[in-house]
Amino acid sequence: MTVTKLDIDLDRSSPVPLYFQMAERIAEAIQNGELPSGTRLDNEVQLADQLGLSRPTVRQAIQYLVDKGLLVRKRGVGTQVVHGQVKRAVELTSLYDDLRRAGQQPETRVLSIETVPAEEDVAGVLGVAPGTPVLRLERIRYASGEPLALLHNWLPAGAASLTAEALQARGLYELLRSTGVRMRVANQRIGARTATPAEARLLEERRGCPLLTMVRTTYDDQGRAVEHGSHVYRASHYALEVTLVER
Amino acid sequence: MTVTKLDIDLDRSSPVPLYFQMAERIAEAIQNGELPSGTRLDNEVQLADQLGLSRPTVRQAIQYLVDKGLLVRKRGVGTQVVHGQVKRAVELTSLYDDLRRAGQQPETRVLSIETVPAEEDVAGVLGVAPGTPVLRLERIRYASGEPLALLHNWLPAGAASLTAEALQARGLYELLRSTGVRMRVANQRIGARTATPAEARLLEERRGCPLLTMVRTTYDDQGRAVEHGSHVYRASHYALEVTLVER
DNA sequence: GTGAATAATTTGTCAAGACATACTTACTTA
DNA sequence: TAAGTAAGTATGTCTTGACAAATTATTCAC
Repeated sequence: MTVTKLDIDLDRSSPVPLYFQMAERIAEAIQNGELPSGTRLDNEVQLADQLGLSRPTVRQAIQYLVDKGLLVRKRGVGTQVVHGQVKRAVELTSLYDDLRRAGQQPETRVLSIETVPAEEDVAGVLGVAPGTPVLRLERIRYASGEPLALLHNWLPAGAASLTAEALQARGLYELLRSTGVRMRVANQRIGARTATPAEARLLEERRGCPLLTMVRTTYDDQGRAVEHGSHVYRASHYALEVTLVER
Repeated sequence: MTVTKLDIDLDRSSPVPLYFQMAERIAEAIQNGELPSGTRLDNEVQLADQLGLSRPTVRQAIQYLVDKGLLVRKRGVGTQVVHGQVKRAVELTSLYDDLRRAGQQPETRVLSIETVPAEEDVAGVLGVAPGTPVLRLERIRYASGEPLALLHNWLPAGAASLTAEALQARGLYELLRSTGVRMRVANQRIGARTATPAEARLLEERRGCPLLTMVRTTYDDQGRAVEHGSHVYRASHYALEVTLVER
């Protein structure tokens, strides 16, 4: 069990909180191998002394990383870099975000974008009366020139000014966020089924091929539904990867 | 936007930390409707005064609940119960845990439990040399008298003394936890495919039916792999539901 | 009446200090 | 030599206090 000295520079004139600067520097060191898995950090009191910070501030930085699964702490022992890799944290992201992060170039073909009267089930989840006008999107997402997913989304009408051009250039969540929508909670349901003939054709798969399905309703920080999506992915080309971290 | 007074009793002789008692009481009030969605809490300074706590202690309680997605805070405004329901938090749980929580009575049929030499891929994820003896489990999980999932798991040999009897009575994670294993991080991959003839027969489905798949490797707080699982679920009977909360 | 500036409110950040608890190591005793 | 106890180590909890930043409400000027 080695203790490694780590060079951490704090910019006190920066608007970035000190605890966050420290946390980021440690995360960076873990990421680039300066702090290998299993390494023990100096104790909190020492770190506070070395960095000229108060101990609670140091604790806040460390707790932030503990919450992310990068560090583990044990009373009487110390703080250690977690063995093993956190690959992919649980986050509220769209497929576009995910693909881009994975280094792929997502492309979008908007099949339709129209205002329609909300059917009973969609109205229920969006919290509007049946028949209320809602915006309905139908898109195909491509990666590496191949269709990857068929995406249906419903949004309250007027909630955001979306155009086919914008949806082709950016992901839906990105667009919503840029209009000030603060997405906060999403209930999602992941399943599987076979493709209908229409779906198979759009996704360039054989009829009855397995699809990974995701139905998700996203709420803003006031609890209002901002989006309901029903997406199907080619199981042959896509899987959901995520890392669960126990606090 | 209403502010509701909440009666919180703190037991200072209890070994349970004060911040945690406060957090639990608030969570209880949210759960039982005393604190409806959208309600605003008294400000931190007031709460600290009312409860005879320091403000950082109150903040710690609130932050704990913010992290769980129950509360939302805004500088200059206050702290509010999140609108909308957190249905199912992201957690490191097993299917057995999930089913039980959902009020179902899971049953398990152990098809095999044996020590085998680790194949290349399993050895890789468990962090042992190929050929090293590992414990291999093959089970069917039933709910409501119907097969729901076919579960394969591999564990380092000797990591836990598992018997078919124990596995029939309790979930794997529960058993691991009871032997002191501290599961911390799990990397999981969710996909879909069609069932092989053998799988279809065991799950009482037709050949080629869609399966929801999950491959998961779980690590303890020292980063050691404690379990690798490859599970397939009848898509007709099961879907994964989870709530994502943005911090 | 409207817009800009100022004040009030509340969370966010940070500091200094003290005691409690869990874990590890060293020492003592049988 | 092994077991038990004490000491040392390090995180966990809690207190008091102060200033900063974002949001909302109020006031003032045009």
